[in-house]
Amino acid sequence: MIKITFPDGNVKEYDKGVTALEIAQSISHRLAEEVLAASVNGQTVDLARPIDEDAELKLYKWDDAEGKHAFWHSSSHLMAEAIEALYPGTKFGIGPAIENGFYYDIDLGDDRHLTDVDLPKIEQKMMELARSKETYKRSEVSKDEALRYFAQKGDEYKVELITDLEDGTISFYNQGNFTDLCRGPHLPDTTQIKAIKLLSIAGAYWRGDEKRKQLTRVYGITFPKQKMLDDYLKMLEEAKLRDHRKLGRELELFMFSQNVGQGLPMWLPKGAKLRERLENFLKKVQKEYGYEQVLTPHIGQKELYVTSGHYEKYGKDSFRPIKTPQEGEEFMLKPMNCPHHCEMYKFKPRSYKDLPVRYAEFGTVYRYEQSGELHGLTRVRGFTQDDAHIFCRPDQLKEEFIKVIEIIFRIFNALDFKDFIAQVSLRDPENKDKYIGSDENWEKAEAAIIEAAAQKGLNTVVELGEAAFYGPKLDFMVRDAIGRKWQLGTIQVDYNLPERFELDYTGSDNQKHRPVMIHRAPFGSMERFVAVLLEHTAGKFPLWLTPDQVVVMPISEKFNDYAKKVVDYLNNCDIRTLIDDRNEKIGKKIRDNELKRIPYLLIVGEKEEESQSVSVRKQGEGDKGAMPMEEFAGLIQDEVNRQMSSL
RNA sequence: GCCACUUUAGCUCAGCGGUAGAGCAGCUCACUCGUAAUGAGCAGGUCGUGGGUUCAAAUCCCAUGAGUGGCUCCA
Repeated sequence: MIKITFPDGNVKEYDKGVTALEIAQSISHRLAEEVLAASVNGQTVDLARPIDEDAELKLYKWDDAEGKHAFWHSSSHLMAEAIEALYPGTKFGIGPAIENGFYYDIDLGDDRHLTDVDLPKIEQKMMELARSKETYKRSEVSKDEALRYFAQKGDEYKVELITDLEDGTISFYNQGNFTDLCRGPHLPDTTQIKAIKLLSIAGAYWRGDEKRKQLTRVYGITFPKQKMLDDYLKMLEEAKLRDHRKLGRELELFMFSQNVGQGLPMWLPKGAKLRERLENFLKKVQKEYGYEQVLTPHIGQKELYVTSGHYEKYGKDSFRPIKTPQEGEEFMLKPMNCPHHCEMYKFKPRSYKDLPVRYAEFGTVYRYEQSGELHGLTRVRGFTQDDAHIFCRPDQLKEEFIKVIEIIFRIFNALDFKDFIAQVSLRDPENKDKYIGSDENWEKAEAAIIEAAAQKGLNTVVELGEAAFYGPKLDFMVRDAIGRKWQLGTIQVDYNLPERFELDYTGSDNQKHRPVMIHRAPFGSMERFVAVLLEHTAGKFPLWLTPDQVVVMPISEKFNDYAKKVVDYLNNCDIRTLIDDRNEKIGKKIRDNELKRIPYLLIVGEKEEESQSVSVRKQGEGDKGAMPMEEFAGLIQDEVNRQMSSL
C-alpha cells in the first residue's frame, strides 16, 4: 500500500501502482470524467501513469492550466494522426499546446501544400479518430531506438530533435497508428475531445530560424464540450468588433493610403484631436516631473547614426540614406530621437548640480519594418514616440526610475488600464560579453530597476537575457482585443550612448564623469497606444479625451440656425461640439454608430429656441431634460474638470 | 522578407468565362418624426494595377501594389 496526500492535506491509502485516474474514479465518477492530468510530487504526469510510492497528488481539470495543456497537447497529436492518415509521408516538426489551443508544424513534401479548404477535412478525420476512443500510450525508449524509428520513417525533423536529447530521458507516445516523440503528459484517451476547430495555416521556420526550411503550421483549438467551442468562437467574433482598425475607420480617426505607402498612418481631424489631447495630458504630467520639451528635426546626417552605432546595426535594413546635390552628403530619416538629444546634452558643459537633465519630445521616427509585420496602428513604419531622455548621475538612477514608473502609473490610472504585464529584462548572466558597460554598472542598474519596481508595488515578470545590449529595461505590455501582447511603455537604462557620444559632467570632485541615460516612453508610441486604447474602451473614450463630446441635433431644418447658435456658444466655452447636419431633415433617425460613442446629445427645436435652452441626453443615462445653455455648459465643464483633476 | 488567404460602389459582401449585383451609407421626394433601422425613387464601380490566354476575362494564367492571419524581426 502507498499513501496519497491530497492538496487539502487528506491522506488515503491505495495499492501500489494505482493510477491517478483510478484515484479520481475512487473519489467520484464525475471527477473521473473531468480530470485531464495530474501532478505527482510536483511533476505533471499522465493520469494513466502508475504511482509506485507515497506521493502528493493533485488532479488537474479544465480550469487548471496544466489540464488544458494536456488536453491541447493531446489534441495536437490527434491532429498529427489525422494529417498522417490523410497525407501519408508527412514529416512532423513540433506540435505543442499554446495559450489558446495548439499547433503542429508539418512538412508535406515539396509538391503538396495545405490550404484553408483542407482544414474541415482534417477536422472531420480528427473527430472520427477521437470518437474511436484511442488511448495515449507512453513508452520509454533508448536514444538509439528512437533514432532508428524516425530514421526509418524518414522524418529528419524528429531525428534532429532526438539527436539533441539525452539518452534515458526519451519517451514516445502512441495513439492509434500514430507515434510521436513527446515528453507528455497526455489524456488517457481521445474521448474527452468533443469539439474541434482548426483555425488557420501559417508558415513557420524550422526551429524559428529563417535560414532553414519553412514548415506549414496548422493552428487549432479543441474543447471538451461543443458549447465551449461555440462560446470561444463567439468571443473571437465579438473581439473583432473592437478591432482598432475597424473602430478607427468608423470613428474617422485615422486612415492609410496605398498611394502614400505601407505602414504610414494618417491622422484624420478627429484622430488628430484625440492625439493632441493625449499629448497635452502627458506634457502636463511631465512638466510636473521636471521634464523640458524640446524639438528636433526629422533627419540627421548619416554620421550621427554611425556614431550612435545604429547605422552599423540596422543601416542595411532601414530606409536608405537621402542624398543631396552635395557629393557624399547623406541624411537619414531618424529611426529614434536619442542621438539628437545626446547632441543637445553636449550643447554646454554640464555640472553634477545640473543633473538630471530631462529632455522630452513627441518625436516622429521612421523604421523600415518588414512588410509582413505591419499591422494597423500597432506596427507601422512612421510613428511618434512620446520620447524622453533623462541624463543623470549613477546615484540618481533609482530615484529617476521610480519617477518614471509613477508617470506610467498616472497614465494607466487615468485611462483605466488595469490589465498590463510589467516585464523586467536583465542580461543573460551566462553571456556577459554580449553587453556593453562594466559589471559594476550593470549590477547597479539591474538592482535599481528591481528595487524601484518593488518600491512602487509593481508585480513584475523577470526575463533573463532579454535586456538590450546597452542596458536593462522595464517594459509594460498590454493585450489587444484578441489577446495578442503589445509592448507599450518602456524604460531603458543605457550605458552605450553616453559612451559613444562622449557625454560627461563635472562632478563635485572637479573630475569628468559619464552620465547614465534613461530612455523612456510611457505610451510607447502614440499610434500603438491609441490602437490599444481603442480596443480597451471599444471606442468609448472618457469625456476629457472624446474628440467630439457633444452633438447638437436640430429636430428639423427650421431650427438649424438655433443649433448653430448653440454650437457657437459651446465652442466659445471651450466645449468641443459638433452639429449633426445629417439630421436636418424631418423624420431622419440617427443610426450612426458614432453617435453611440458621443457622451452628450443635445436636441433642439421650437421649445428650446424660445427658452434659449437645450434638451440633454447623456449616453448611458438617458434623458436629462431641458436646461438653459449656460447651465449645460457649466455641467459639462464640471464633469471634464472632475475627470482632469483626478488624472 | 517567408507561408497561406484576401482584394468588386464610401462600408459589408454576392457573382467565379457570355454586357457589373444586394444591403447599409449618400442624394431627391413624401411622412411632424425622437436615438440601430419610415416609404418611394435616383445616383455610385475601366471589379487594386500591368501583362497574357480566349471569339469573349471581375471570373483562368503570370507579374506587381495593398490588406489579413502567422513565422522571422522589432532601436
